[in-house]
Amino acid sequence: MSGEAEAPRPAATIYDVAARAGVNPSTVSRALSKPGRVSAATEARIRRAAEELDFRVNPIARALLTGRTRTIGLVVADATNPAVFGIVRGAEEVASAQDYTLVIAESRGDPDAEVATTDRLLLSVDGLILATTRLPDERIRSLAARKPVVLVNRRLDGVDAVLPDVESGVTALVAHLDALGHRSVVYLAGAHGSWISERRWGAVQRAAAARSMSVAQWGPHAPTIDGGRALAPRILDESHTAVVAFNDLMAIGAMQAVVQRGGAVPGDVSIAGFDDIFGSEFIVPALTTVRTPFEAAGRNAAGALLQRFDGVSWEPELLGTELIVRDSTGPRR
Amino acid sequence: MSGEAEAPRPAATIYDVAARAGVNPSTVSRALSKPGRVSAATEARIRRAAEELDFRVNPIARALLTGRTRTIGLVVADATNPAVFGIVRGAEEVASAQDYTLVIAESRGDPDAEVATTDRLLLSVDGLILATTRLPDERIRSLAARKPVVLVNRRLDGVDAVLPDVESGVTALVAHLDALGHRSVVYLAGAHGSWISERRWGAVQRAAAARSMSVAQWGPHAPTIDGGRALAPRILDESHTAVVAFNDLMAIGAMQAVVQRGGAVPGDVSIAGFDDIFGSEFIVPALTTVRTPFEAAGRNAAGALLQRFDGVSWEPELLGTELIVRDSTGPRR
DNA sequence: TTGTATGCGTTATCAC
DNA sequence: GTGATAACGCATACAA
Repeated sequence: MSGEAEAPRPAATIYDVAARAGVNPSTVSRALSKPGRVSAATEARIRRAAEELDFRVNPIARALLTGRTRTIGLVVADATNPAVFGIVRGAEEVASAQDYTLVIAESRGDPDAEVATTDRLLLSVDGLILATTRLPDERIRSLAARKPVVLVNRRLDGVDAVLPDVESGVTALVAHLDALGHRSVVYLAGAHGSWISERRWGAVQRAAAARSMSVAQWGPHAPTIDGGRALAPRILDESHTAVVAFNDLMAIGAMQAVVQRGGAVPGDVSIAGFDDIFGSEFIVPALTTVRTPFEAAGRNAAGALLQRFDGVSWEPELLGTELIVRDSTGPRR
Repeated sequence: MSGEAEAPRPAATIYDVAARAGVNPSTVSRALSKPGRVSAATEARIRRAAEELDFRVNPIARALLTGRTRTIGLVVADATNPAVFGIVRGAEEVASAQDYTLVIAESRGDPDAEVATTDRLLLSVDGLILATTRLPDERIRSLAARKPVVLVNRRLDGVDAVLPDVESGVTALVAHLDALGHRSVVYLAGAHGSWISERRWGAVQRAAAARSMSVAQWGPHAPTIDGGRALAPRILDESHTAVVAFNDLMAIGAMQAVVQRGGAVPGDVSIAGFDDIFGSEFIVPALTTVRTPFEAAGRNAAGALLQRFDGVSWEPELLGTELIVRDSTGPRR
């Protein structure tokens, strides 16, 4: 329904409030932002005037002067990836509890877009959370030199980071596969340049080596359902029995396509993923996966930023990952 | 990794650029924002100086003067609801294409939090998208009187809105149920005060009446998986054969709990939902649902706002909904 | 305790 | 085509 062209009357300023309360604008500012620095009587008058005029302080004017926007920028690769929603939610929770606003921007996994986005954001936020970023190191450093930056799923010396302890979950996953009789594992890599995909691959390699299992990495691929689907023919052709995908989306895609081509999961091939996204539990067969505590990651990242703002140093802690065994992995055929 | 306390050197301003290029600050402003209003030679000098100083205009200072932030606020009830993914994505797509930044805030379905959120946002954005809001009418009107507002899934005279055409999808769903032999339908209502839940219920009623089927509404309930689970006992006890849930989350929860208690879906009871969220297709049995084009809704809403900003009037169009028949509905037992 | 003056970085409105 | 200047709304150092 298209409304009529409204005449948005100008918002009240501290000048309006001051005039109505019969005081100086600076007194209004003090009364409203530093309680106690003004006599009780005038404060009451000012509050009443402000109420009557429906006054709210203009965050833009305040920010220009103070240099603080009470805003946190969160840059994610792909907003449709269910995995990032945990991060968003955790960060939002912590931010809004401290009266910070969270600005979410999507880079679509395109590094150029990511540069543009961070550029645009940098001057309007107090700090930045870069989740699963594919920005070059120098670029991250240059951002971090200007404003507090916290990385999620990426490590870079001198920059705060919230990292999952991939090792624990992967070790359990590979042991699980080994126990089922699998002697080799194929790892389906995620996007090119993804730090976290590298880490997962490294952990798979180490865990497999410790058990004398052979491993191979395929990729990189789009970390999506379609990215996973595309791999099914090769999995079947080469008769692999155990596949670990970079994330659940890829695992789901691979599973679907394998079944569509007449393969059985886990009968012919066991498939596992990472993240434990929404749906992993409902799909048939239910997906075996390494759960990453995204919501906690989001909370930690936002918390780290808030501490930085207050000049408090922040001690990173690794987020434990956990193997969730479900039905997509089974004995080697 | 906690970095050292950086000394974030102050960002360059137009004064710095002006000094370096040997011109007046106002000329810098013109050269950078209004191309062509300055001689080619000086513009080149200025651009070079800006480049060398790594200058970016301060959006806050600009906004203070112009009153335009190039920012759109999007308020959603629950960021963990997969249905909102689409809205977020669609809105982000349109906004960033026009160089607008999207600020996403979550109200957690709590009207008080929503009031606080919209309050906080109002002065720092150019316009607001309220998705599935539960704000009181007067409140929405008061927001709309100050800044352009677009509603998604809610109708209010005089305020722009993007609405799904519930009717078409629901009519098809009820016809489908009728054809399967069901003579009565239970509607599982969503949250209290949800405008869209009311609409869906109304459409179910009308479609059922047209086919002389009997209907009942239960609720309101939390529009979540748990909200759906809680209803399974009653569904089984009262031997209902057809259930339509307010959304897929509730439908999935109801389905799970029915099966856990020994019921069969669709053997004993057919269950359908709304939204076609991620996962509906993978769950077993795959969920029959009325798909709502959320991404288009997000795009439309953002588009409407952008048109309003330019003073262009906007013509709403209903978004068609579509019945997706899958395996959770079947012949009446 | 309160008022005065100034500046944050930009753009718009004048002159020139 | 370019420079000077005011103004956006607020917070703060300083004066009273």
